[in-house]
Amino acid sequence: MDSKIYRQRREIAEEVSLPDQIEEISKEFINNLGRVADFFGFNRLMGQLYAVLFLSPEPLTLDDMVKKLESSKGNVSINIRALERWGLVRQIYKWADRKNYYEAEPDVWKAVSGILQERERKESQQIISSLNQSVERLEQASKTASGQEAVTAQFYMERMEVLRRLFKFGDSLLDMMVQGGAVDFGSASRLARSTDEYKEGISDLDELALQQLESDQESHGARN
Amino acid sequence: MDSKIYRQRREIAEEVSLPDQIEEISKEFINNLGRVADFFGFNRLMGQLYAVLFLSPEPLTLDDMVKKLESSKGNVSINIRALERWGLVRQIYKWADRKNYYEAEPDVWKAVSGILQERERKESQQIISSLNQSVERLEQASKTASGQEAVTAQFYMERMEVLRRLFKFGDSLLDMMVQGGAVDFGSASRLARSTDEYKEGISDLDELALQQLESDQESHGARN
DNA sequence: TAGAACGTTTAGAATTTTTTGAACGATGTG
DNA sequence: CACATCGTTCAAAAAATTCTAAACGTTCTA
Repeated sequence: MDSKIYRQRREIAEEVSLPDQIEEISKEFINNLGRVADFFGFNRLMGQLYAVLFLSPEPLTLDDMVKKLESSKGNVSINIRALERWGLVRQIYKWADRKNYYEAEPDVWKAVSGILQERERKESQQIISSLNQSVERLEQASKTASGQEAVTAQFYMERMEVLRRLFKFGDSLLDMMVQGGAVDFGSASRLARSTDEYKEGISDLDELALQQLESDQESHGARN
Repeated sequence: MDSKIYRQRREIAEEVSLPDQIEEISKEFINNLGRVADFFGFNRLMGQLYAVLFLSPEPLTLDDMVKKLESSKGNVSINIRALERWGLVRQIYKWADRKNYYEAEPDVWKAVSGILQERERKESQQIISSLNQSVERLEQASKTASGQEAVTAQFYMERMEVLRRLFKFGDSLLDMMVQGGAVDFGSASRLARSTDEYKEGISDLDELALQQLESDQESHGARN
């Protein structure tokens, strides 16, 4: 610890050696991806592992990574396999070598859209499906209901419908990202406005954009 | 606890009363938004609070929410103020009433784009700025460097450049969502491909799309 | 066959996040 | 003024997450 502080100070005073400088940049990158991973609901180590592999010209072994990140073997083992399941990292087998080597998926777009498809979309579809059911049930309820209850059911229904639209739009957006396609956010913004405005707010053009999105949605088998 | 199980069972057997049914739907909605909040890096309670307010025709007091969510006053107080800071909830003052009343921002699109602007964009811009610096420093380094080091610096640079492009695209996308605008994901996918492909992968059309995004980006004052 | 090298698993330690509950200050009321 | 109401704060508890280190099973080597 002390030696590190001392070293840093010396570096500033004297001039940093090139390898050290490069090492420092690499560290910063690794930490950045750690934060990103955290931000996206993974954990720091997963991001750091991906970063280490992403910056390595050759595949690395478990122990390489343990050393680099000063973590434990168990921890790295668990997290590297999580990365594998997400398709962010792949295993490399070497001839006559019992060790496992890993390398990062270099196509980061592929990596990201895989996650969008497997995680974000699943989440959004769950919500949408739940909202669909709720709205449907409320619709039923509001028919048999008397006075006060009918009003409540109606109100809930409208509010949930607004959210449902938002999530559907989000889901379509994700789909576009994964499949390729184009999105106009101009119309999107009106999709999820408050109920009152919304009722008269869906103009011809918006209607079109909306329908396009919804049909696309359905064609991928999501519950409507 | 036991009474709850019993009640559920009775509901299935006998038929559920309308108010109970509506109550149940509302609970599900509240829990769903709790999960969503979690997913987006807030916490469960924040989502639940927003949901409770979103489903309430009139503004609610702290104690209303405490009762509804069976949480503590302190906890609700802290989280409701967080929601306020995010612009997701606003305070209502009533004449001759010392209590604070709260209501949810009903325009969910506004709510979401506020978050995108204030949180996701800040995050992405930090990363981009850090990557910019790193790439720049590596560029410098690779000039003075000798053999092996130059190769390493070059490699790091290329890899980081790929990520930098991805984040810039993400940031532009966020900007589009917030400002309104259109995005073509067809070109986006090639922005972040692996270095080799990337070099010859940017065709005329992609180049165009890219430039459009980048100029837009700069015009909003982000560090380039 | 003994032992080394390697990756996985897991109990529990450490850390971080969330929640509680009590104390407190501020404001109003009789 | 004594007392009640209301919201905030904060230390400590509880819960959730992440991490470690040791035990273990496999596979290979001498």
